[in-house]
Amino acid sequence: MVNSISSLDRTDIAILRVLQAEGRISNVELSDRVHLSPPATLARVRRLEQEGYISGYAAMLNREKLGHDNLALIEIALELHQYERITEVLDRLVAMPEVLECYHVTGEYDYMIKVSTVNNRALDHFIAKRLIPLPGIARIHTSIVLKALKQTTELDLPEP
Amino acid sequence: MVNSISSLDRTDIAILRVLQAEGRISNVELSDRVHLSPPATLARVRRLEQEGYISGYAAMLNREKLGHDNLALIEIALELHQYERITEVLDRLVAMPEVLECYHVTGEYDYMIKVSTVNNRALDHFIAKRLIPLPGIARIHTSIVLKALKQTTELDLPEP
DNA sequence: GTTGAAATATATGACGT
DNA sequence: ACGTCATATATTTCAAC
Repeated sequence: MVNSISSLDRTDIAILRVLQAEGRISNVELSDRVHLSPPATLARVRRLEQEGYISGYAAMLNREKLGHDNLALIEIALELHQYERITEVLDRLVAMPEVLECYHVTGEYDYMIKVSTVNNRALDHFIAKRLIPLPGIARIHTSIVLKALKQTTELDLPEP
Repeated sequence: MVNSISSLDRTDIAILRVLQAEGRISNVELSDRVHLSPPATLARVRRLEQEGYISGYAAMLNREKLGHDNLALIEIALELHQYERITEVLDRLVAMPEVLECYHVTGEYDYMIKVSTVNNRALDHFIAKRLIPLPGIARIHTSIVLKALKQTTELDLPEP
């Protein structure tokens, strides 16, 4: 099974669209928005959660107000290409709370991580004391984010 | 004011930590977790929302199950450096629903965007028909995400 | 900040369509 | 699969401490 979107109807997609934007909306208001009764709406939400279409709910916080003044995108090239060492390095990398995202990517580098820290000093510490010491890091390239123009988790859901 | 984290106490931080991970937790359970009464907890949550520490709540969806098989990180270098043209291009860019994130970054390129599409064909269409036609795009470099190893919005909140 | 009580809104289950 | 209704919970507000 490549995906399971075909098993969702228009109402399911409508529910997901609302919940992506307003994760804490009440069931009564949600049911109103998707033109369904509250019990029917709640049953669908529970089904979407159960079947894994909704993986969870999160409060989106204001990074700057919470002291995170620094965001960086770091490309990483790995040296050793023995599978076991790589998975160990990746396990340690994704366990770091400063690392918000980690992707295996095509191109000159192997991985791209997004790192959020309180300031440049903390980023320097992260790179020098936590990232570089990992075994098998061949090369890194850091891009500092000067400004975030858009940050959303809302997917553009296709019509069923 | 650089940031306002100093006006938050341990309980506020505890509330934010819980809500980052469980955005739809009930006020009663949240109050239990942070060892506070429900009314006091709710008053703090409302204050954190009001003052912008919490910017909103979102359901996190499963990209693959919803037919989004393709994720790409695209670096963009701009040609013209007249402020007005640039802001127009950026406005159009961030308005595109396929663009989940857009950052002004340091380095060889000027901007980095994260793009989620249903498949490679849709990504090709996005690049060829929507991105490249924007005025002033000098050069782009696309990295395809082969695997997402970590994707979270949970910030590592400092102790007050 | 807590506790307790009351009004309101919400979530959930039973039943009928 | 949905709507209506009834019930159980939760939320919200207000008091008094």
